[in-house]
Amino acid sequence: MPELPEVETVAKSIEKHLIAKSFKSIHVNWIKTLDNFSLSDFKHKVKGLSVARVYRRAKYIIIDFNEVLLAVHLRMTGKLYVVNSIKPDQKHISLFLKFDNKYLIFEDTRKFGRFYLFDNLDYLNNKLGIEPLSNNFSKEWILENIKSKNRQIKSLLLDQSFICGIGNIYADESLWFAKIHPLSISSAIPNNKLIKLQTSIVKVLSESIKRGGTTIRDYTYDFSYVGNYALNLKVFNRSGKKCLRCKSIILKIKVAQRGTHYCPNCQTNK
DNA sequence: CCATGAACCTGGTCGC
DNA sequence: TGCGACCAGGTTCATG
Repeated sequence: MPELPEVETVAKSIEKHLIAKSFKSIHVNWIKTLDNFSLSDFKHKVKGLSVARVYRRAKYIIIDFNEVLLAVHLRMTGKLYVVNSIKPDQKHISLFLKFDNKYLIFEDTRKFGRFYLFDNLDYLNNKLGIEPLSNNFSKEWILENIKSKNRQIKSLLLDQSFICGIGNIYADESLWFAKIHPLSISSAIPNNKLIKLQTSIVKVLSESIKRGGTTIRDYTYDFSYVGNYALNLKVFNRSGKKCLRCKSIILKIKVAQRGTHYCPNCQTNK
């Protein structure tokens, strides 16, 4: 589910509730949600600490206490939100944290989501690639780094150790804007298309953040708020429909085991 | 270095 | 209505 824009939206929406607060307790229904720490670790290292900042790094939501941090990955179906009271019969609550008289809820139907406890960002920084919305993500960076790989371009865009934050939706959208076939070998893509790809990625991600992310299933981030970038999608989930540029029929194939949507007429250089 | 397939989970949809 | 097959916004690990 969530890619960079959705994670950014979630981080922003919970930040205002959590700043300067401290968690009093944790209640875990699905123990695997705690990836690299235990209930005892939480009690000794996190409980009582004041939240300094909440932000996004790649697809992780970081709750930063200065001396330690909690990193939350939503994976496919995770939802993180604040409520005033718990509904006892609510399904799919993997865990919740209590603070003040409120609760930070982690709801996750497919149970893939994970919480991590780190001393600092070193571990994540070492394994994650460039942030596509940072200044370092330039045309020069794209040309140098994509040319140096021999990978199917869509697969490369999904590789979090290369560029982080792009997922299945925005990979397809970015490639459509840049007119690149998703199976193109990265080293063989012409420079002008790679330059276009750089601007497309930045445009697609930042526009989605403005709109609060994409909603394909019903997905709410902050009480009643619903992202509406889905209304803006050009190829994703549009197989069988006409390309909005050339009227050809959008096709759906598998690339890197992911459903991949593209226009066979205007996305070329396979 | 790179591609593929399985695993981790639950629920929705589609065809018969 | 029921049932099986397949699909889903992500990541990791094993294998060739």
